[in-house]
Order: sequence, then structure tokens, then C-alpha cells
Amino acid sequence: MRASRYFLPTLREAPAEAELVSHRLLLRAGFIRKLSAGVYSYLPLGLRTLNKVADIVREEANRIGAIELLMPALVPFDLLKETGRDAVEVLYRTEDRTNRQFALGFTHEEVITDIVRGHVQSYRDMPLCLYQIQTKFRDEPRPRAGLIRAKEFEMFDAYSFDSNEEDLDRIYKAMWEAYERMFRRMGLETLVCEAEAGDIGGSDNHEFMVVTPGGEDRVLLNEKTGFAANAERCDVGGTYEPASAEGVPPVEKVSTPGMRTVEEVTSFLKVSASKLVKTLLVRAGDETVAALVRGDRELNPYKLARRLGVPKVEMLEADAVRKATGADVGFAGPVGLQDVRIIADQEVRSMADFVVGANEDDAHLVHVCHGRDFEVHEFADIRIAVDGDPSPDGGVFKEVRGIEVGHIFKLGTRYSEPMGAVFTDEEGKEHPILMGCYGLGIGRSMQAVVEVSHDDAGIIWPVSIAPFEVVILVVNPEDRQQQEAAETLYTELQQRGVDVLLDDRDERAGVKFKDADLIGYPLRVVCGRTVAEGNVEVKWRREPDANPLPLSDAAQTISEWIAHERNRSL
RNA sequence: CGGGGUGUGGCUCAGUCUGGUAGAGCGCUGCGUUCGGGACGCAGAGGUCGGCGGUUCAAAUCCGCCCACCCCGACCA
Repeated sequence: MRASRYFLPTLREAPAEAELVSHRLLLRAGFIRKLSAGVYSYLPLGLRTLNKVADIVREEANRIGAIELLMPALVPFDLLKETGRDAVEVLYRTEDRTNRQFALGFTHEEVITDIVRGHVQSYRDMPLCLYQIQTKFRDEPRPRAGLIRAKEFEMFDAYSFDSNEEDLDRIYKAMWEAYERMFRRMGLETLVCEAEAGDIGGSDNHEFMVVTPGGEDRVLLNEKTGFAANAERCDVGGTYEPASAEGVPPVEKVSTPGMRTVEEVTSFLKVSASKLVKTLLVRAGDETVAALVRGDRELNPYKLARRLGVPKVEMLEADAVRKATGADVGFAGPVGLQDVRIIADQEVRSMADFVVGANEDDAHLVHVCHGRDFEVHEFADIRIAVDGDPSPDGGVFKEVRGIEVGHIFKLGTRYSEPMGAVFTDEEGKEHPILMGCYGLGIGRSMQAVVEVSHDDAGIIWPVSIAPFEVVILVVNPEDRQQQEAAETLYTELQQRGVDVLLDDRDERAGVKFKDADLIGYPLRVVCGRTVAEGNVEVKWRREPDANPLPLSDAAQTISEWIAHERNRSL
């Protein structure tokens, strides 16, 4: 490709919208362009890289026997009703001219299960694993950071079908390993962690995280054992001896006018937040539950919901809080609460002499002890883990941030059962099919690479997913010798199958150098003044210095280097 | 959905408080000089100041409503 006839809309200044480095660089280097919040066009360079990422994913999926197909983006609403996922909030809803309702595909468990239930009837038809690479639509409440969280995005989604647990375990493991190869090949180091399953559901699931300060997920990592979990999911370890109320003065009511938040109460009463217990009132199904956590901790609603055996818990609204406690939000406490189940974080077990709300406007109680002043119905791990917490498998957690580039799930019968996707076993008995699903963000992975591989001048692509593997830069197109050397090398590299861009634009050399660094071609070949001596200058983007290379065998040498780099992985 | 912020030429922004001729840099067009890390000179083109309504002799500027976008929190590849 010749740059003079290509589309390289690089930006000298970063558009104001971009916060994250990778977002800014993709915009500036002309890979993507925003159309609307969370909706992006892939410009020619961006599409080339996106396709290369997709090809790696395809190759590795095929390698483990998965089979590609393509499902529609329009999904009849009735199909989602079969599994209750018509209530999912991020669904885009639409209807056709006869008022038939559709959703835009956000993931395709129902569609694939519908296909499979018609055709897989015997244990002999499995194992089966199907996948697609397709545009997904999600009405994200808050799109952000370019391709990291978009409303429309490219995703690889695979679905496995098995007749027994062992086979499901086998494909789950095979996909896990395939993911590791995929990410390594695109230049990403990933951390696998336990996670919440969200709207997908199912049992086991693992996320593949690219660890970077720019990531939006918090991950707790036990460096000693390698165990890692998303903060949404992470269990807190440690042992908690019951505290004794002995020697603690009797409960005393104190006036705390208008002091609702932990910060207000602690600074007003001059106690630290760790000496306060928050009482959070939540609705779990039909029941109202008071969840108690230390003042400086955060309730983990997922853990609480699991503990209570309900799909989700939600915070009570202000008027419901008043009904339950007799006081405004901010003054709830466990002492004297009627008809409300009290569940406390395990950490509270070893606390005594703490501060709680008085269930009365503008008042708190001090010197409170559980067991003496109120009964906790249950102690459990219900708070969000943070940096420095004990890990359940020993050792201490370190908190890091990550970009979730992949997520794999064992679904079990979550979809097959309600949708009637059953098979007949050896004995002629019917069972629901055991499923798994495996998602990988194509565009998100592309941006994650930029996030972890760039410098002040621009992107540093690995050869495996670079839009062009080599750029040939003609310093002075007026110089016949330089121009001819570049043309010859360009043709020869093309013949050898190298993705090469010839920057023959009538621009000053500085502009071309800056663009080359910004766009991040892995190898730069300069045809400049050294051509007169029979040399070109070659420089890897990831290395600081350029070296001379004789023109005579440049094409041969470069194509060998590139061939070698293509197969290189982390 | 809650909190904070921003909408002025293709991009980055000033001007808004204190109403009175719409500005700068980059980019773009033409000519000339330059030519190995985002050149210089001269001449130009380009803007319903997010939208609608109001106040006023007069609105980018004041008031009201709406919209879009960004950032921080509840969701996910």
C-alpha cells in the first residue's frame, strides 16, 4: 500500500474526549473515530488490526475443534422470554413494521440453544462447540474509554454442548488454554481470576484480565499462591474471634444533628471509621435485611445475595428505610430493629464498643456491643475485599486494576433446561444439555494492547496484529535514488508476503517520522541519504536505535525477520 | 439514574463574569523559499457561537427549557 493513496488521518492534537492513553492514541493515530457516545468507526488502519486480532482468535478456536458460524443480530424477543432474559437492562429493543418485537443481539445463548435443540438429540452428537465473531449491541449505562466499553462492539462468542460433566470440564479447560494462546499471540499478558457471572449466569466462571493501572476492574491477587479474584467476587479470609462486651460502658445515646454519612459522624464524634458499624437496609426478595459492615468497609451486594439465596439485593429507598427503622437514611442501626433479619460481616464479630445509628433522627448510639445490645442472626463474609486483606488460601491480597478482555463460563443447564434443549443418553433417558460459553472482546483486546504497549511518541504494535508490519519511509521523494530503492524494496517485500506500507507522501521527513512512531509500525525502513552508500536504515519500533542494512539483501533479511516475529509470542 | 464539567471553523482553545464589529494556534487552498524528527513568508477560504424560546435598541455573553458529549459512582467482552 502506498501512503500517498491511502487514508491515514492522523491527528496532531488529541481530541478532548479521550482520557485513557490507549483511547487517545487510537484516535490520534487514525485507527478509530467516534460517531456517537460508545459508537466507533474502524478506520482502515483500525480495521486491519481488528481483522488480525480476529484471525488469531479464529485460528486458535479452530485448533481446539470449535466450528465457526454466524448468527443474526436481530433476536426475536419471544426467544429471550424463554430464559427470562427479556428483562436484561442493557438490551436494545426494537420492533418491525408489524410491531413484532426484537432485541439487538447482546450475546447469543438463546439463539445458539434454539439452533442446537432442533438438531442435537443424542449424546452421540456431542461434544460440540460453535462460535462466531460478530457485532454485539449493549445499551451501556455509561460507555467510556473508546473501545473499552462501547455500545456496539466486536466480540468472539463460543458455546459448548456436552452430555456429561467431564466433557464440559475438558472443553472449558481447552478454551481456557486457547484463550491464553490467543492473548499471548496478540502480545497480551493476562491474569485469570474468579468473577461474578452477571446476567450470563451459570456456575464456574473466570475472567481474563490485562493488568494495567488504566483498567476499570479491581482485582485482588495473592502473589504467594497465584490466586486472583475480581473484587466483585473475592472472598476475604482470616479468623474472627468474638469480641467480649466485658468492661464496655453501657449504651449511650448521643445527639448527631444532620450527621448522616460515615465521614460526618466520625468527624463529629471524633472516632475513626473503623469504630463505627454501618447498617445497610436491603431488600432480598420479599424480605428486608439489615447488613452490617465496619464503617470504612463497603458492602458486596453479590456476596450478600448469594448468602441469602436470592438473585440480587437492592438498597431500600428512603421511605422504606423510614418505615423499617423509624428514622431517616443515615440513622439506621441494629439496636431495637423489629422484624428485620440482621446479617453482619464476619469482621464485626470481633468488634466491641462501636458506634451505630439510633433508629431515631439526629441520634447515634455509642458503646454498642453485639450479643449484649442486639443479636446478630448471622455472621458472614459480605464485604468487598481490598488491598491488604487476608486471602482465604493464606497470605495477603494485593489490589491491581485490570481490563477484562475475556470471560469464560460453565453454564450447566441454565439455558438448556428452560429452553428444552435435551439429549438422549445411552440408556434412552433424556437430560438437558450441559453448556458453556466463552466471550472475548476483539476491539477491547486491540485497545488493551495499546494500553500496555506504547511510549510518548505513539503505539508500539507487535508484528502479529500491526496494521502494517513494515513501513518504508522515503526521506526525499525528489531524490531518484532514494525513490527507486524504496520502490524496489516495496515490491520485493510485497512479493514475499510482507504487509508493507510505502510512505511516499510529499511531506517533510519530520512529518513522516512522527506519523510512523505514532501509528506504531513494528519495523521502519528509511530510504534516505545512506542509499547513496548502498544502505537503508532499519529500526524496530520497540528499540531505540536504527541500524544500516545493505540494500542488496534487505528484502530477504527483512522478510525473514518478519516471518520470525509473526510467530513470536510473549 | 445521581453528582461534577463542557458545547465557539476540520482539531486544540480564548472570548461569556461586566451584552455592542466572532478571535488565536494547528490544519486547509494558492504562490515563493525550504527539505532527515510535525518548516518559513505572503495572500486566501472556512463559523446558523449545540438547539428552541424569552429579556433587550442590541445576545456567543443574561434568563428558561431541551439536546449532545466528557469525567466520577451503580453494570459488562
